[in-house]
Amino acid sequence: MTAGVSTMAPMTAREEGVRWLDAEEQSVWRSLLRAQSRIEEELDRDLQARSGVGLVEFGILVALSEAPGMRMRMRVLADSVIVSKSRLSHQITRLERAGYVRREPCEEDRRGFWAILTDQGLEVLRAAAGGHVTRVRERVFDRLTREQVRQLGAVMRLLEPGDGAGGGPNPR
Amino acid sequence: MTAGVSTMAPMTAREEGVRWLDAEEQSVWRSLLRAQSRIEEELDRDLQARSGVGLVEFGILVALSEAPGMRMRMRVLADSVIVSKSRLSHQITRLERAGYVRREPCEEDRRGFWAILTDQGLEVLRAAAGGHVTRVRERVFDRLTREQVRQLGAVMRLLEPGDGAGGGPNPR
DNA sequence: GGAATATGGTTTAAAATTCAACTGTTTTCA
DNA sequence: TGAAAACAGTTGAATTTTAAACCATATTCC
Repeated sequence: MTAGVSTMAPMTAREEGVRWLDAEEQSVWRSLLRAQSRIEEELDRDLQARSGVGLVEFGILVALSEAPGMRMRMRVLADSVIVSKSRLSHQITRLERAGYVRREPCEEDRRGFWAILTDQGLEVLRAAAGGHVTRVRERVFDRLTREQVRQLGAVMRLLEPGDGAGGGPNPR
Repeated sequence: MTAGVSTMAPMTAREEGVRWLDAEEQSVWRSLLRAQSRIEEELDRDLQARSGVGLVEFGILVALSEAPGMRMRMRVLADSVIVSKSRLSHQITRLERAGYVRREPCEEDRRGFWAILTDQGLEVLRAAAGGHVTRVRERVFDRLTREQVRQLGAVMRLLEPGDGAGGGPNPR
């Protein structure tokens, strides 16, 4: 989303005890931010043009399509696509309006709702998936060797887990 | 920003000639999206709490601080932090309102404007930078070996360049 | 059992982002 | 020279996202 986030002593900054990034780290960090921002933007735009839904909405449809019964509880879905519950709620409202998803109250826990993929939603997903994966391949995997893909995977798995607060109460 | 973007044949999709992702690619792709989304969110939130500006705004301040005369033309700045010119314009308006940046008309090209870092902007930047880099280190570099940092850099540099349209007219 | 608290989810308003239209300047080129 | 096209940037309305308050049901624990 951005680049050039400061990680080097900006001019005369002189806080004690800060381990500033060295030249290589600096360069890697900026590359990382730029690359991600561009990849996401391009794929989002492509997907939007191809199918009328953005990357996040597409992710929601995919998650639903893979779930048993093609349905998920809102909270689980929110965690799975990594958005706030509020945002998910809005997003589902939009997808519902488009006819791709519908809500159904949950019997077991009457506070809850299911988000359910409709036939039409599945259609859209199927129609868009092929083009999307082709784009992902062009934009990412075709540029890397098999070995680099492996390395990237190893690194990303290390970077994935959130904050150290691995067991505490779950805000969001 | 999202995870679970479909890149595997979603159920019964059967377009001819699409090279779907294999299991490893699939897993790497999802890791990548999740990791990036989390890292960015956490750093943004941290920075916001620490200094009242988000990651993108911080990036703008940094870019300015590194530019000769601590000033940049809007377009160059927009490209450098990777946002649309419209978004940058709004963003600068906000930063201006906050007193961190000011605009000045450009003499050489009278269509243009300079965005200029103010003393106060520089202050904020200095005050926030140390904490931020510490956070970046914790969240990213401290989790990787030196070798992995190198690998990550190599990969990201390959993924950075946008679309193949490397010379054509420049939309945005 | 029942009060306190936590959880699941929505909603409303405010803030940020996008999109398209628009102004004014510069460049191109016939 | 001058008309057409390109460029730099802003603006305002529409859409999306975020933040906080809120409702209802579940769970905890005395």
